[in-house]
Amino acid sequence: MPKISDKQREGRRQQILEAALACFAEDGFHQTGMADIVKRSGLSHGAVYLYFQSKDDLIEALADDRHRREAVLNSVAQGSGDPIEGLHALVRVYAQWLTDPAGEARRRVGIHGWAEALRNRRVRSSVVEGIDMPRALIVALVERGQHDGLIKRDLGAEAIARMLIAIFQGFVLQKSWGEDFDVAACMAAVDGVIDGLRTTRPDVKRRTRT
Amino acid sequence: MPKISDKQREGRRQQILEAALACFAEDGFHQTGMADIVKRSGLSHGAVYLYFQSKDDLIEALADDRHRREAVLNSVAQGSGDPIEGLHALVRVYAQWLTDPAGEARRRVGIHGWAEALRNRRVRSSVVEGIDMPRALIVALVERGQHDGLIKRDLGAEAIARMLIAIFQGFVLQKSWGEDFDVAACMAAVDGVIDGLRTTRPDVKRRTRT
DNA sequence: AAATAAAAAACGATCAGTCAGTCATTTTTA
DNA sequence: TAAAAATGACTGACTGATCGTTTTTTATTT
Repeated sequence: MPKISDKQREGRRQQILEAALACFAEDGFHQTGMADIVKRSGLSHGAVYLYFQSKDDLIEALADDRHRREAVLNSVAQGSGDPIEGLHALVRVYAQWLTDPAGEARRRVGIHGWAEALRNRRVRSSVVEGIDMPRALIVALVERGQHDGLIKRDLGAEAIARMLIAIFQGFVLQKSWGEDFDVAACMAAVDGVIDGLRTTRPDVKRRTRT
Repeated sequence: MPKISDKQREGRRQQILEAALACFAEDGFHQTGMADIVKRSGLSHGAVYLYFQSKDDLIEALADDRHRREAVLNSVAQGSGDPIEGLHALVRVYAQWLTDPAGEARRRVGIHGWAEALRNRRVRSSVVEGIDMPRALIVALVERGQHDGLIKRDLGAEAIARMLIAIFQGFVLQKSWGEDFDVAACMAAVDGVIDGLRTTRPDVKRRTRT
């Protein structure tokens, strides 16, 4: 006989998570106090601990970003046909995610999570698994392209995948620090690199970024 | 009339810095206590505060890595001639730095520094300036290559530089988390990308990594 | 003895987390 | 249906521990 509905309960949970996200994005995990989260959520200490066992629980809950993974999946679902085009579609998704102002807090928390992953095994698992999915996706695309003779065979698909992921990670860092990071230009460079993976043909249509 | 020589003083300083580096690499800046550093250094609380005014002082002193910047400078000093070859030389330097087991602590502290840069202005300045130097270097190389007709002109030199730096940053992350990160293969992929920047010619000697 | 380096002790502040108690709502009883 | 009892949701003052830093004391060298 619950006193509030499941929907209300989930709402409270999100209320706390949003407060924690904002705090963590501002000051990092360990410089954010529970008092900060409590104040921002508008609830009390005790109430927060009804929904999350500990501060580490909150950290783990926020270290992972399910939304982004789903977006990646959708992007490949629609991107059928040419593997190279699939890679471009992926770039497009990440470019959008990188540009979205509403996602800045998530990006910042993500960076803090990368550091936290060095010392927290559960956070590390979450982070590594988070990049495993797009990695497998890229590997599959590249291997298919190589099999079909569309992509050069002299580079490992795994290495290419890790490199593309590294690019996005580095871009997140640079964008989060820098005042003058030109997302469009950098994404165009990535598109250029992807086109460079093509087996050399007489006339290759070169993509241009919108 | 000092009781210990300047050499001894500098030795003590390094002793503390090394202890702090090891601690920060293990647990991050804010999860490391001064007591940890004191214990590891073999000194006392008071002694440490004779050499550093505060914990933040230690963080700032370690957030930057002068050694690496010097290595980058040297690499380009020796790499004259072909700009593309200069980029490959840069890749070689970073590959070595990424592989060196003795540098693992520095890499880990570097990652913590990337997160800290989000909320600490001085650390951010240090980090951003740290990448500004290699960035300017790559930009200069690429622009020279483009001017000489060796490198394609359809991509911005700035964007290419940021992309290459992003690759290295991402590799540092992935290597520090992962158990199965193939440095050689990934560096080969970077070499492949760099070769892809070349203006298309009939026969291009393709590099192979040692 | 004078000076300085280092060690030891102690400082107030802040931390994550707890728990006895209040309030509001629901269920039971009459 | 109305009062009583029960329970869930929530509060906030409080705890012991730990934080970075300062002050005091001891040891060592000139």
